[in-house]
Amino acid sequence: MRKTFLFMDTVINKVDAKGRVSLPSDYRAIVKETSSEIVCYRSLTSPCIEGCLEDLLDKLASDMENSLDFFSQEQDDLTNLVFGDAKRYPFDSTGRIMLSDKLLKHAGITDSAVFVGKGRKFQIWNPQNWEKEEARIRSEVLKKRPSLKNNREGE
Amino acid sequence: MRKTFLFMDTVINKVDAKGRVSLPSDYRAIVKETSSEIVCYRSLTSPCIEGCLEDLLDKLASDMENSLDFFSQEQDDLTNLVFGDAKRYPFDSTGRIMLSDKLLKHAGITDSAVFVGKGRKFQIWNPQNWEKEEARIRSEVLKKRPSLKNNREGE
DNA sequence: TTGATTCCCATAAAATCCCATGTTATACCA
DNA sequence: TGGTATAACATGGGATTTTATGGGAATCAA
Repeated sequence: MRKTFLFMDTVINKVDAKGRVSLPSDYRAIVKETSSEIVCYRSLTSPCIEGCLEDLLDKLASDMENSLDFFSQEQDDLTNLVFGDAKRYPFDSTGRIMLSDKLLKHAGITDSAVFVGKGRKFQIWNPQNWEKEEARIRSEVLKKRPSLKNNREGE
Repeated sequence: MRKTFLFMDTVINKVDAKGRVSLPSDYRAIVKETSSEIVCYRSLTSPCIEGCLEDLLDKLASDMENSLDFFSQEQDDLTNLVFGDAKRYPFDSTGRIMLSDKLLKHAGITDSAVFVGKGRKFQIWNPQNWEKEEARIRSEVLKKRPSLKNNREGE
């Protein structure tokens, strides 16, 4: 798997009447190294879509094979859910993918979508939901790292 | 990751009407070893922009993969925070990058920017803010090490 | 046929490239 | 050592390309 290619940044794109969304060009550039499609599935923990290169799921499958006790039964079940739900989404010459109703419904996405980089993965959110989620994460992180909070006082 | 290259020195450059800034040539020389882009993100602790090579974040991504579970909440939060905010900034043949509005706003940068070396990373500040920050850092250091202060008296 | 998906083209905005210029730093020579 | 030629750099502006997005025609499936 390529190492120096990470999904980054947060970009908002429109979902048109046909259900098409432009994949951010940075994301496309990563994918194009190997193919012209990404893999998406419903997040198990959040109301959002997750996406990645097929490579990543392949790595996950290998990890499961090679270290049986590395994953708990619970996580074993979770991976089953992921593989059962995942699907390839090719993008056309203009860089758009067409997300399924199942995914859009799960994320509550209608007319616009936010792409959030996560390194080897990325997520697609309903803009309002992402706004709330981002606020939650920031407060969560500050809670766990009070030293950070202190440094910011006075800004 | 290359070890013998560090971001150093403090240089001030103009930000033009299009939002372009010249990356200090010393910094470019470091990056050019491998690519022609840097990664920038909002500092978590200060009103400034932080920059580094993508290698550094890639290492972080790998560390997270190996130390945390694939599906853990903690990994989700951290990756969202870090990679959701970071972005690649390629520089053109004249060595300029175009910083996003989000970054410029966070650092309060309008028409000029100060690059401050920090070893593996560097920071970009609004000149006035950096002046204050540098003064704060110096007084902080003197407070904690009175012996230094005594030695320097008379200079 | 009907509904949906894919392909292709058009357009406006934004990002990028390229050339020109003044300035600073470096190299060279007397 | 001083002074000049040369190269490297920062910066401005215009031209070109990329990107996101809309809409229509062609293709496919039920």
